Amino acid sequence: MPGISDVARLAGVSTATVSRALSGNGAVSAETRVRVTQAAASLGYVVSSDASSLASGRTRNVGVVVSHLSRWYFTAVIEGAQRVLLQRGYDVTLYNLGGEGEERPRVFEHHLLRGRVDAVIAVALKLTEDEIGRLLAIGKPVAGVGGPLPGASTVTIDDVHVGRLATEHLLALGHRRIAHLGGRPEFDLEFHVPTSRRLGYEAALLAAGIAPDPALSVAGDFTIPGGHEAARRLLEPALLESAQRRPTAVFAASDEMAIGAVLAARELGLSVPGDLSVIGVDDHPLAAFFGLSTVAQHVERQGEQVAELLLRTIDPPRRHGPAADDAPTTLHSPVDLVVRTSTAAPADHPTPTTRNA
Amino acid sequence: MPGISDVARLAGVSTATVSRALSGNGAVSAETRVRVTQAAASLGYVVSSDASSLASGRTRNVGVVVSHLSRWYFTAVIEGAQRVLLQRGYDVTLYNLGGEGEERPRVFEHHLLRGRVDAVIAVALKLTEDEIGRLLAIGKPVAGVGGPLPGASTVTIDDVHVGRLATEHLLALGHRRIAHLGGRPEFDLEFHVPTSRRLGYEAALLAAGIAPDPALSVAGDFTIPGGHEAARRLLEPALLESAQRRPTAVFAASDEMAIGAVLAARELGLSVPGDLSVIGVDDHPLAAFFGLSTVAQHVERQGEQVAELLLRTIDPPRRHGPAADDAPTTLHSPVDLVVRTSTAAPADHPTPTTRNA
DNA sequence: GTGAAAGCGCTAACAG
DNA sequence: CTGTTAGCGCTTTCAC
Repeated sequence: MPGISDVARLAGVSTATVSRALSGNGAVSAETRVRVTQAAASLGYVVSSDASSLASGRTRNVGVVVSHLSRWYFTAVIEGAQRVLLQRGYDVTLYNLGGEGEERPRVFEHHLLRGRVDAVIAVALKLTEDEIGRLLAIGKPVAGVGGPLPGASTVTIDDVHVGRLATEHLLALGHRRIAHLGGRPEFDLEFHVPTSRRLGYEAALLAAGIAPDPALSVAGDFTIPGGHEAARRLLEPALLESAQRRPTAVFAASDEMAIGAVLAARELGLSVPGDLSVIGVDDHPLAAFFGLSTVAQHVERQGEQVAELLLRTIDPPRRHGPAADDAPTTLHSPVDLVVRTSTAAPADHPTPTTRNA
Repeated sequence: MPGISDVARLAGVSTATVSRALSGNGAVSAETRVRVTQAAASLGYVVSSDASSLASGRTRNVGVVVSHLSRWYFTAVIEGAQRVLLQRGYDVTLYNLGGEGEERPRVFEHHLLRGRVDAVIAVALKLTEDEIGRLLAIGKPVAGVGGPLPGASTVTIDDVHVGRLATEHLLALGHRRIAHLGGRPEFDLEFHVPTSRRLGYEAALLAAGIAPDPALSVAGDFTIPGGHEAARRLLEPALLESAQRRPTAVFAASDEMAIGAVLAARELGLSVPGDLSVIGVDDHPLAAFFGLSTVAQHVERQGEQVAELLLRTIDPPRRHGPAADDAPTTLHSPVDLVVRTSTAAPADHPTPTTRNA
């Protein structure tokens, strides 16, 4: 492990110049820079991040806090964020608050405060004002993905819009009895995602002159088994009664639930989309395989976006006029309707209509 | 941000004593320890990891290198490893080599060498001798999960055994025409997992006096769509020819492929397990939902195990006699057969037989 | 554009 | 058991 002084000696300059040449901070003549760079390369010199951090106060590392890891959404965000961070020379330190344990306080009161990160990203996690406050107090910017954070910048999608978009697609196909697979109340803790999507669904129905039927709204847990179970709960009683009562379409608040619903429908002898149209949300990796129509969100992109947001404040591009303003921003990430083969006009209503009020 | 000297002043001792009291290194009288601890707590003091690392040479951080993130296996390993690491006060810095880009050399030649980690864990990634050598040369132990690493400790499962176990289960049920869904050659790069499982399958068949039929072995890519496609490729031609030729059971080298196969079978009008038994490997989170019989491996546990392995060398328990030997270990993690509802005796062979040679 | 020198905040001998 | 004293390997004024 050669040190900076080895490089300095070899290049015939001072350590200060080596530091400047290698970091790009401070002016160095072109030829000196070349000499230093070559010396460093020939020695295999890599700056010690600890020494550098200690002296400069900047770690070039950002913390990512998540509540789960083994779910598509979280890893997709992390992949996006990590990609841009790594490419800018930053490391990513991961804190998984998974287990119910005391991880959370430990992470916020110890790990994140020991100065190992320059900033933190919260993924679909509602931080308390206290948690955010403490970080901000020691000069660590905080940003989040997936919902509002008191006093921090975030990137999200408009979940009401998502619900509306999905429902309007079904209405436009001519469906009138449209069911909804949403989230359980306890699931609403994080940012009201389920509620917002349901609100959009109801708004779209209302705008089409249809009164939302509480009997058509059931709760799941956002997983495939959860969607399957919820869909059976919805469809089985309906099948026993009049065909009249049976919904002809389902809007599931996540693709995983939608996939569960498709599977449940098949089991009950209903063809999709012949007897039942199903639409989800996310554009999950499995959506295409199941031919699922969905409201796509671009999760990796969202990860890239938070990272960019954060970098703008901790690592502003060189030669910048007014400092990037520190006011919390909210960035709305786009969503778009992807129509595949799980949605079609209802059997008794072959001609798609445009929406009517 | 109070510093160690603030704590020292408040507790009426020297900074050295504070360091000793808080880190547990070096003897401190019980009452001094209490005073220091209280002083630290009342000030909200947290040691600066950079300063501490610089002075001590230990970072209390381990790097985890993965080739993907958005796959169940990888995140499960990370969750397990992170849990034990965090609980021992370690941070986890994640390096995702995902994209084809130049991430890999950058990570190995720069990020991992800048002294931010005490050790590195490779998850289902084959490191070159050079990559491992460089890390070892600067005193960073390396350990891996999912396959042998030249010169490093690892935890794995016995994949030949896995293949044998699954196949023996099908044989014991009375199946004779047993197909295999394995991996494409290019998939074999990482540790020969697909090949080993197939070898176990063939060994079991041979032991039962059955010659493996190349036509019954098809390749997939370890995903649900991949398994689905492979299963169709296997079953469709067979269905067109004599029922004789059709396999009565399938051993898929991963649960995801097995799920794809179950779905494909249903589409082709075959009932599982009535017409076709299917068994996978992993005990994937969706396995139970699909009633999939499988050879379970305990992935999170494997993550815990590598972490423990590594900690033993970088953070040996206090009062230890001979230092933990540094010779690379290979730890075989157990697997076990989980029988659910996707496997049963073949239709024409109602009585399960015991294996016969 | 470059060098000298003073730390960054802690830990680890070494005395006592 | 505790204090003193050197650094750990860089970055950054401040002069030149």
